[in-house]
Amino acid sequence: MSLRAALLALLTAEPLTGYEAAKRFDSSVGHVWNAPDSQIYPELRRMEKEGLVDGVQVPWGPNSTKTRYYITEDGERAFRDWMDTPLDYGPLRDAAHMQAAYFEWADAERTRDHLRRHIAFYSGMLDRWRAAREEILDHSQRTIAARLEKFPPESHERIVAYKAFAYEGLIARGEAEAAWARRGLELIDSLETED
Amino acid sequence: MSLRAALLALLTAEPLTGYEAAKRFDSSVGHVWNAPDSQIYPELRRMEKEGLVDGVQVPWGPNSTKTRYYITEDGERAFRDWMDTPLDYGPLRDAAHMQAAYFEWADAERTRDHLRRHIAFYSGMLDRWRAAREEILDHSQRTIAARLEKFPPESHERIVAYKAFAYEGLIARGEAEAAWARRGLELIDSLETED
DNA sequence: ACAGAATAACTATCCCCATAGTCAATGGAT
DNA sequence: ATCCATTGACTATGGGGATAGTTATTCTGT
Repeated sequence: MSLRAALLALLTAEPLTGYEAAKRFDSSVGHVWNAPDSQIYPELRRMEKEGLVDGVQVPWGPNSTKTRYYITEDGERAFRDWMDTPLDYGPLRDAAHMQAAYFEWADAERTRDHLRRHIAFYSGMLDRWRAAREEILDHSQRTIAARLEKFPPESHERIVAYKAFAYEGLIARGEAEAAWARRGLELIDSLETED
Repeated sequence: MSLRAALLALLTAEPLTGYEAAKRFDSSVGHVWNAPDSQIYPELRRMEKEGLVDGVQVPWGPNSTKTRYYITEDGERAFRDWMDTPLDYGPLRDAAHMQAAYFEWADAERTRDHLRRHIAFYSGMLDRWRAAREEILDHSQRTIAARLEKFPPESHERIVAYKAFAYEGLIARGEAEAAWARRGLELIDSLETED
């Protein structure tokens, strides 16, 4: 149901076509919940069938159309319901930490590579998350701009603050991951320099 | 393939039946890669078919048997291969941070509940991870004890250190999550005390 | 002697998601 | 005029995992 929630979240800011929604997943919600377009198109259809969104056909080319989806009142209610519902925290699944737990089975230089990749991955993500946070704070991000236009000025502070807050969580976690991997590189040096 | 790696990792310490493997998932590898028994039994079968493990029938009751799985040389090779292979870091999927990003849509008291649950969840996990780390360090955990018996004393330091290191990563992340949620509670207080 | 908990080994089903395509229209460059 | 990148909208297939069963055996306490 999280994909659905992500789509509803996007549609509370502005109506979107499937393609546009898929693009937003690369820039906004996608930072916390990613999904390929092959998942998005059928999900929007299902949501339309259930009355959460309205699909409006708009012309596209001379003999073709595309569908633009508008959130309905039922859709907003469903989103609010999801927002009010506590998440259930499923079991962890973390291949990187699993692999690290058995580093004695791997070649030392490979383990260093793994950790360097870990650092590189989170460094890259940190750049994106920090940039995204900035774009939220200065309202330059597309979705947030549309959202702020739709809602009264007195709500703007909260809207922006919560999104920045979410990114801050990602950033804190990413920093923790990178720091951990850096400590790992030191650990490997101390354990694997046989002499 | 990570489930398979987790099973191979367990079996490098000692032979196990499907049931025993499932139990181990609750205490050892399960902290980084959880799986229900309904996934474990068929996976062990598949691994047997591929020659990664040997399934030995042992009597169970008067007219029944159970299968105990022993890792084969091919299995160890497969595990080493996995250990040498860099992971690919898929897209993020984090419902808690997604929900936090849209807190303005929820009731303020509910958002506090969500964050309190977040803290409670990670507090509980932190307890388990810290305890598990201690049991690794003092060799009291079942799987680590079996593993240390199987491998020469000069390797013990590394075996223990890497597992402790993995848990330290989980702990650091858990602490970051709890701290983030605590900051969130403060943020809500500052935003939602309208006056 | 018996109950109930724990041990043991499965199966079935559905959903989510990943991967990898197909087919069509548009806009800009050469 | 046509080529190509981009926009746009899909479909097909398979695997992994969640949930929820079923059936049988052994052990422990009373």
